[in-house]
Amino acid sequence: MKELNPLLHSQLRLAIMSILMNVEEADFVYLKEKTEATSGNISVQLDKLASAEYIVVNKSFVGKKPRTMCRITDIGKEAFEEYINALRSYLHL
Amino acid sequence: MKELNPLLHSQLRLAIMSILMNVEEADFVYLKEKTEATSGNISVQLDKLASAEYIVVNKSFVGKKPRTMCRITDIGKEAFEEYINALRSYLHL
DNA sequence: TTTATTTGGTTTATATTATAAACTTGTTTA
DNA sequence: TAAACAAGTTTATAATATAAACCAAATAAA
Repeated sequence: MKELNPLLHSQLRLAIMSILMNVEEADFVYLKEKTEATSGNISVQLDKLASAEYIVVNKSFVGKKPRTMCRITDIGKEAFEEYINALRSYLHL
Repeated sequence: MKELNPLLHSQLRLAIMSILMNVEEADFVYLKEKTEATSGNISVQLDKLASAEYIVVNKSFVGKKPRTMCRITDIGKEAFEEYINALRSYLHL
């Protein structure tokens, strides 16, 4: 049986990746609203995804407010697709 | 976003449930071969699935060898289906 | 025939992970 | 000018997955 990439096999990281698969980019606040997770949790998971280069994170300021923008990378897309394929073998979808 | 049933969102338990979805019943040894997990791991996960009544476990002897037979329940099937539906919203399958 | 080894597990310990709580820094607002 | 808020980060905790160690019975080897 195929391995399920443990970096993606996590509810919150999967949710984040799922969102980023369907949108050009998304910021911290948006991800927080969509996922209903705590800031801390999101912060940690974004770091992990960024460390694996599944996403790129861009920190800037809009006016005086900080903004953390996230975008999925090609590596991330590929990993996501592979994860789906692995899942298929479990769920026969 | 939907919750992913944490009892099913586990590589090994998902593998076990996946097998049991496609077969009338399966014993410990078969599950171990198929999943390539350690006995201890399987034992623990079977307990958890049985506690939730997602499966029933039947221990007996065949000749002199112990045999642990597992079968998915209706509750388990339903939970599995729901899990798949939740996943669909993440993966848009 | 005693000693190893194998089979089919269970129990317990460990290491990882997810998650939330607490904290920080700067900014509005009262 | 003090209190509340926004947008995060860091640290602590609780849960989880996983493997290591163990056990009992049976079979194989010496």
